[in-house]
Amino acid sequence: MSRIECLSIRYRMEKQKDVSRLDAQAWIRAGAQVLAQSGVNAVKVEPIAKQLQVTKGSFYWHFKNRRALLEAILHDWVAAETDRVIEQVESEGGSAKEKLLRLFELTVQDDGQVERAIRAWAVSDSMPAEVLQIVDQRRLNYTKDLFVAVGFTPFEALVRARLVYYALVAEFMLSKEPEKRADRLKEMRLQHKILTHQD
Amino acid sequence: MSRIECLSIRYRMEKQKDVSRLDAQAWIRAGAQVLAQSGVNAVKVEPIAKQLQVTKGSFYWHFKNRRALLEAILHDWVAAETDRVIEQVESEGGSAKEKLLRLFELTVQDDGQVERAIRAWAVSDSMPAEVLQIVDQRRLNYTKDLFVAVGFTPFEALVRARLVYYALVAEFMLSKEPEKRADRLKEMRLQHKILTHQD
DNA sequence: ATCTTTCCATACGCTAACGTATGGGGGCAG
DNA sequence: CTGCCCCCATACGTTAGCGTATGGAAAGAT
Repeated sequence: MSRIECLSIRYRMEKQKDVSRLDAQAWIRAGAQVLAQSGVNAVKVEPIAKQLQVTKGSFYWHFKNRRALLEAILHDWVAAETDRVIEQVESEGGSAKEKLLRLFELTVQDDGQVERAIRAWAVSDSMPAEVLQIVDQRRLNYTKDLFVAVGFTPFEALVRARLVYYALVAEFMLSKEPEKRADRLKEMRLQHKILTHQD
Repeated sequence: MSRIECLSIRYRMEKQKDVSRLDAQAWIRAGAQVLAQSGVNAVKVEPIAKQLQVTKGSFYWHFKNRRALLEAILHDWVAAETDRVIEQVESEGGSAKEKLLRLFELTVQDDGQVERAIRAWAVSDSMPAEVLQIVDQRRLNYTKDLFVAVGFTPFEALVRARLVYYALVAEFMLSKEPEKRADRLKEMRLQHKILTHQD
């Protein structure tokens, strides 16, 4: 009996960086993955524990409760995703027009799985809703500022920023055939001369 | 004892049309209301039963299970909401341009509570997702046809239809200050001369 | 080498919700 | 009046998931 128990070695054939113990970040990554694939109400402690080859004893050491994990996932996403694109656009410099084109390119890179899940989550929870509100505001403002720098009036710039951002969000939500997403958005921008002064 | 039991009369001081018994439609209405206010994962049998002043014994007589109620709610919404606007636009006749203007007016009437909840639901459930796909396709096609009737080429019409529909969907999803929604959308349409032939 | 801290396993209690089984009341036909 | 059928109440059984309590192993500290 005791000899058998001595054989109870923990096997971890997963692609973990550390074979032994987990940190909070591992839970956040796993949770974000589940969130992206199955929505927020599928982010549950025990199923994720099983996936990570541990028990929830681990979870409740790293986190106060389930909601704390969700908040951590959300804040991680905000920190990683909101400013990432903006910084990447700004880092390479160039004219405002070039920056806008780079912005359009980068925004369609992400398939938007996580963002779509978070938006769905925000429909029935004020916590992510408030966060998303800020994120949207920040992105819209940045886009508007670029349009202003191109030479549009603040009002024209605001309307144009809304146009491109709304189209992007709707593409993420409807999201049939994401391969053609970039094409559809580009068609729209060209057709309506989004980067050209009218009159 | 038996005398006390004789006093077990059911009081219903709710605003029900019929004081006595419920039909499936009552459950669907109540479920849709919960769906609109709290999302799909709040649509649960026993809480709704309590709200309707009955027990779930009633529910499981009218419906096979919870999913059947959700499907009924969804199909009710599709039947009532998808074609309602289209029929209302068509019924009054007029030129294609007038129809488009009426369409823009009517679409911002609804506050979109139910639609937003259904879109959130569709993110993590293929059943409503497939229904929404059809609804979106139908709406987009109708809008495109109107733009064609106005005189745009099929391609131009498609792009314009996407523009206005994407903007509407995004407004519903972001949905801060829905009072100004109509204004923002109108600004966009005017600014980009959505009803005017360019060049 | 012991001691302490860190991290996790196990076991438990608890609740909300699903779905079922069964009985009963109340109207309606005959 | 009697039986029947429609609609609902009640009572169970069951499951999944949350959160807690406690012991214990492994690694680092002194």
